[in-house]
Amino acid sequence: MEDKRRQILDAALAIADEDGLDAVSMRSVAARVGMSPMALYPYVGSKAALLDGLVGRLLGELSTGDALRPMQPVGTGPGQRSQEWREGLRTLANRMRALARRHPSAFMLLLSRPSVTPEAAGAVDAVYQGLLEAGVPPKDVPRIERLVSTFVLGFAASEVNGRFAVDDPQLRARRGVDLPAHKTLGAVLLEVDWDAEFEADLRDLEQLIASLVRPG
Amino acid sequence: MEDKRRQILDAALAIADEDGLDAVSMRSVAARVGMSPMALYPYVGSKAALLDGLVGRLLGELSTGDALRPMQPVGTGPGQRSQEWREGLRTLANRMRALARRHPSAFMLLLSRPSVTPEAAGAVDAVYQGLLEAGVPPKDVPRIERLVSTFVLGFAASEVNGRFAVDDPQLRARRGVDLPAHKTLGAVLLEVDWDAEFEADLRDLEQLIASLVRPG
DNA sequence: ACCTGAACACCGTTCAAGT
DNA sequence: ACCTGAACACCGTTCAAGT
Repeated sequence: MEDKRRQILDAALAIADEDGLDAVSMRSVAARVGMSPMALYPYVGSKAALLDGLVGRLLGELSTGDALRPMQPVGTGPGQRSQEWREGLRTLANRMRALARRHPSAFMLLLSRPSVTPEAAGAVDAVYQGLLEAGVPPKDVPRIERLVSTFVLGFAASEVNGRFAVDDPQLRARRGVDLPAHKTLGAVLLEVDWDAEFEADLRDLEQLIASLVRPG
Repeated sequence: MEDKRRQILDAALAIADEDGLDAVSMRSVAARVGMSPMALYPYVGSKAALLDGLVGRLLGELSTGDALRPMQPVGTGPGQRSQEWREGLRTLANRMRALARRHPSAFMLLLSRPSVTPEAAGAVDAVYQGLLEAGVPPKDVPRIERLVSTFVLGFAASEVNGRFAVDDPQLRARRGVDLPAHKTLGAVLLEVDWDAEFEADLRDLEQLIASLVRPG
């Protein structure tokens, strides 16, 4: 049944959270759900398909709770453009980042495996709808969705996987490389507030989107 | 010697290009360079360290040829702000995308492994320098570097790994999900020119950067 | 229909041994 | 100093067999 499949994916996600993605094996997952390794195959197909299933499992976690895009406020007249898309964008982006923090190892799968699950298509459709209502020209809508989703996924992944690791200047000096611009920036490089940075990035991207909106 | 290490990394990259990252094993790499698997260890340390070495190998390929950032043109007076950063950004972004096309499998490592190699620091420093010369406030420079590099890496990775796969509407209809915004957009979703999209994205990001430039 | 267990062809890495 | 080969504890997956 579909219930057992979910149980298997939950076990795989738990192992990834606890011991990393490399620890997810057919054998370790099977042991956690109390089955033989081969008993997983009817439910997940293969190891690769299990990882694809994990992508669906992650995206499913994204949309729990209230809807992705808040409802249109009743007071918005035809003359003034709705600004709800801004809050919708922020909500989705912040949920994505929270998801990465909950499941750092498994989150990388969202960037490495093409996600054409119904869950993914639904999220994309909500963003399309928001951009259309915001007044972005239809021909730019899919591009802007990809631009923003690429940034949000990439930022969240980079943050939890250490790509943004602040490089210790002392350590760098010991290696003997001189980086003039790093020296110029100095202390600015050390004090990073990731929450504030993500907020600032979203503000800039909102401004970018607003600049594309055709008058009307 | 350092020469043999390079030879080992080249072999690993060749295997990744030909048969995917999963095909890169200590055994397969060793066989390609004509050594025993254990003979690799003094040069690369471990399998994980070998993959980190591959990140350095990839970034090294980025900066071959001319410099990352073109020279300052002689005619730029003190009154007018240099616009060279635009070309520098485009050059680096396009090289990154070309790198992803040359090494699709190995490219994912740039997003999953923290790269604190000298090669990476040098590239980042060049971008810092460009943004500073463009007039971006110092406090915003590292943030904008991360914003742009995250997008460029994410776009290139998504493109070569199929995350941007155009979903066939017929196939989606067969699955029985209805996506209103997808229906509204219609044909716009099918005709995608990735070169043009990347260009448009870079233009938008340049505009975003220009909007941050303080007058002077 | 659903599950098991042995087996096959692989892994990364340790260790004792060779030159 | 540099390399080898056997061995250990793992993999994903096939296959024949059980209930």
